Parts: sequence; C-alpha cells; structure tokens
Amino acid sequence: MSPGIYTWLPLGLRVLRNVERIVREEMDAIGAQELLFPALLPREPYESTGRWAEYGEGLFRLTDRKGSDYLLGPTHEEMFTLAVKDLFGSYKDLPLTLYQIQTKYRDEARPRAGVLRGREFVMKDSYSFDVDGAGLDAAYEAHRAAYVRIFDRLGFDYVIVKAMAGAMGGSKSEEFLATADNGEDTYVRSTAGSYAANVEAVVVPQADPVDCSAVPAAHVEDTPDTPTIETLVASANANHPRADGRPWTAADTLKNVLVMLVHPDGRREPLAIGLPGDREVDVKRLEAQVAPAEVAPFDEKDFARHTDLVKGYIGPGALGEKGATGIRYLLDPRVAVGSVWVTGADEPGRHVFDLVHGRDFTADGTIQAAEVRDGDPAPDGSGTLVTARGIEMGHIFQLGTKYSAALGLQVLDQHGKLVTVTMGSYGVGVSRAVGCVAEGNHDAAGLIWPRELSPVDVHLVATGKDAEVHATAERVAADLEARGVSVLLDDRRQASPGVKFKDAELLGVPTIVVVGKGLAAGLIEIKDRRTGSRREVQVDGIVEAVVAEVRGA
RNA sequence: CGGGGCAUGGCGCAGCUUGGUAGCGCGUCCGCUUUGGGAGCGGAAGGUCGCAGGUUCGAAUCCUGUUGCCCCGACCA
Repeated sequence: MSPGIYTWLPLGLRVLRNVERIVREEMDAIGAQELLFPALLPREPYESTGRWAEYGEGLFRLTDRKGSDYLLGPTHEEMFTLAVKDLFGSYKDLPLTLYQIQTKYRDEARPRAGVLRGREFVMKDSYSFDVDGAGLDAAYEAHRAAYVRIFDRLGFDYVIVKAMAGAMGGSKSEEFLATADNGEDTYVRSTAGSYAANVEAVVVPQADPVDCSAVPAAHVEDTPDTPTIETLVASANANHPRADGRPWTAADTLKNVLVMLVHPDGRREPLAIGLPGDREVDVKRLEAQVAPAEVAPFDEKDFARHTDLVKGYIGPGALGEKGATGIRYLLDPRVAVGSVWVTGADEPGRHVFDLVHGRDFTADGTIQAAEVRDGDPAPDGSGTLVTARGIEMGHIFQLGTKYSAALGLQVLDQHGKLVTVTMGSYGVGVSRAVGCVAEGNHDAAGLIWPRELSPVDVHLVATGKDAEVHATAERVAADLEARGVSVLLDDRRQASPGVKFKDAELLGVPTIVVVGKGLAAGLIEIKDRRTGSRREVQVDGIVEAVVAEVRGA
C-alpha cells in the first residue's frame, strides 16, 4: 500500500496465523502467559527510560486533540515492566514470563524486501522477571530452547550468533539468523565451528605487548602529498625505506579516523579512532559500541572548527583527552603496547616514523570498531573467521535491571527487603518469518509450504467440466473437511487443466489432489508438491489416503 | 539522509535522441470452438502520457519545478 505497509491476503494470512500458532504453542510450553497491550501508547513511560529520545526518528509519534504525545509501540519493555509493577510485589510471584503477539510500528529509514522489513509488522515479544541472575539465566535458557523448537518447526536454516544488546540495553544476547545470501545482517563463524557472532559483536582480543627496546627514537620525515594511506606507503617506500629492507605496507601505518558522535540529546562529540592502515572503520560496529549515540561523518565544517587537525596527516600527538584538541582517542585492540607505527605528524606533508605505542603516545582506551574480515583469527582461537549473511528472525536478551530500575519495579525478597527485578527480553519476527519461509521454500514453479505452515492442508483440483468429476471433488472435499483436513477446492469450469496445475504449484500447498480423467477408472491422483511424486488411489480410499498423507508427514 | 533509476490503458513495456492526431504483449468483455500441463478464431471496450508551469502553430517527446515509487548505502524483529 505504501513502503513497508502491506495487506495480508487470505492465503498469506492463514500462513501468518500458522506461524503465530507455532510460536504460541512453544511459548505456552515454557510456561509463558499471553496478554495483549495496546499499540497506541502514552509518552510518559518511554520518557522515564529515556527511549522517547533514544529511539529518535525510528519512532512513530503522534499527538492527540489535547496536545498530548503518543507513540505507536516499537517494542514494549516499558509496558510490561509497569504491568508487573502494578500487579506483583513479592518474590513469591516470580519467576514470571509474559508475552504478546502484536503489531509493532517502526518508522524504518528504509523499508524493503516486502514483508521482511515493514514499518508495521507482527512480533512476538516476551519478557521474563526474576529476583536474581540465576533466575534470569534459567529464563534465558528456556527461551533459547523454545526458539530452537520454533525455528526448527518453521523449517528454515538458521544460525545462533552472539549479538550486541544495542539500544535495548542489557548484557548477554544472541540472535537467531535465517541464513540468506541476500540477508541484511552480516555474521561471522569460525572455520573450526565453535564460534558464531554478529559482526557487531565480534570482540577482537587486546594484542599482547611487544618488546620495543631496539626501536630508535621517533622521528618526523617529509612525506609530501600523502594524504591517504596508499600515497603514504608509496612515498615511504620511495624515500624512507625500512631499515630491515622489507617494504612498508598499509599495515605498518596507524590511521586516525575522526567521526562525530551525535547523542540522543543532540550533543555532538568528536571521537578519534586509531587503527592499522589496512583496515577501515566499520560504522555498524562503531555504532554498536557507542549506542545510543549515532555516528555522523566528521565533515569539512568540523575540520574548520578544529584547526589543530590537519586533514590527511592526523597523528596521536594532537589527539586524546589530554592532547591539544582534547578529542577522545580510542585505539583498535590490534595496536599492541610497544608496537611501532608510521603515522601523521599533524603538519601538512609530514609523518612520524618509529612511533611506539606506550612509549611515544597513549590513547584514552580501545574500541571494537575496525572492520572484521574473512581470515581474521577467531576470538576464541577456533580457527579463522568467515563471513556470511542472514536475516534476523529472533533475538534474546538478558536486560538486567535497565527497565526495572528506571521504572521502579521492585519486589520484597525472603528477608523483607526490596530488590530490583531482573529482566529478559525475547522477540520473534512473526510476519518476517512468513516472508523468510517463503524465501527459503520455493522452486521454479512456485512456493512449497512446509506442512505446518501451509494455508490449507490439501489443494484439490477438479479438471474439466464433467459433472461427475465436480460432484466427486466436492464430496471428497466435504469428507476431508469433516475429518479436520482443510481443503482449497479449485472448481473453476473454464480454466484448462494446465492452468490449474500451474496455479496449484504456484500456491505451494504440499499435497495436491487431482480429480479428473482418472475418475472414469475409479482413480484419484495424489501429488506431493515438494518431490513431484504422484500416485493414484481408488475413489473409496481417497479420504483415508489423504488424511494419512497430511497427518503422517 | 546520500547515490542511481523509473513514472505512458488493469499489469508489463515501446515511443522521447531528431516535437506532427499514442502503439505492442498479457489480461478484461462478447460469440463459437477447445479441456491432463499456462487453448484457437472472430469481435469489442479501455489512456487528462505522475503533477504544475514554460518554449512552440503544435509537446508523451524539449526546458524548469514538484510529487510518488523502485534499487544501492548508514538503522532494526
């Protein structure tokens, strides 16, 4: 209807309901209780937790006739927290897990890929409430197991990866990604197989200190017209060859990248990141580190404001909270104490050589902002990393006390003391799952729904115009319905058999039953959409055969 | 918000360079035939060429502005 806003037509809606049913069954199975909040919410709770501002432009905001602010809920941590605060007061009421399957609203900067990424979408969100970390761990593990069952039943390939808690706040977090080459998320896994993480969550270990006692004192050299790493390396090799005869490479240079952090309150803070010259800053990784601040480019106007910064020749000398500019300076963890670098001298056309980290300069800390590449060592030592793409289908978080503390959710413990409840937050993209399952289950002829999700159990095709054929088809359909098997009956008289067969394949119902030519010999055909295999069954045995097919698969 | 592209019967497109009475495929409607792998023949309906200005005797075509949509990047289930 409009970007990111879609209408569910009858068959698709039935699939959506099937996904909801599976999610409900598995949530109920871990003892979660379903409820339903409004999507239209007042501003105040979101103000209390700071998310009215943090969510920024991603939030649909509206104003009522009296001028009060409202929002369309993007996620409901606040509402669940307040509901529990209202209803419970004792540790005896916990542990507790609540969930809802509800329409969410986010004003996405770029909705795309149809229902995979809408501005209005259906999500299952659940929240666990516990008195201590052990309880939270148990609730988290229960959800993790339930999600494994849900995604197994939905029938697509997925991986579970470590994730950043991001704007939700909190600590431990994992994502369930449907593997897809055109996915929006990049994740990495180790070749040995024991490590998988969203690129944002990859933690590069701090490099061990190296011995620098033999390194000569730092010295500044002329390197005219070398504002980029590439030109610097070329110039250094031509005019300042290394003592050991090995050529300079980009990895020998220390690149200092400036960005502007934009905080939720609008405050702008410059930040400098030092990293090996052969790596780029990954903005996604950086933003995950600095959330809820956003990252903006450091533009010409910003340079004009900081005249101490010489574009293209920025070095550690000018940076750091104690440096000339006072700009916070964070290093990539690959930059070891004692390592030797070529870097900017803060003068046009000049660079510093033999600059040693820890001897000649220090930084204000480290940051996980450099890009992750194929072939990088896995953080846990299990081989090297390879990158792949996926679509985020589920996300589980240990929130801790971010929301309970902000909104004052406390209960009395065994000793009669108030303790702040610790929370977990768990989401499944329900409408997204429909698109994702369709994406993963089709062939050249059309869709192939997994049996549990199929809009109906059986697609019954009556071919031709023969009255006996249609009468039989209708009777079989009625008998199947009476046995609890849902049927889509194609009784179009004017369409040729070929058209009906193609349509049946396009719709993708897993079992196709054809009443037609064979009826003269007392036979009805059963086709399996996925394998294409077909068999003929006597008319009087057709109902049993189809029921067995539908139930048995 | 940055970059690119497209707006022409219901759908998909051509026409635009070089202004001259808008065309093709599919679909739709009517009739007859056809019916196990997207039928055939005959007939018919249907378009302010996204919108607003401008140039011109004349604009789908050239110019200016504007809006909408699609795709690629930074955000998220």
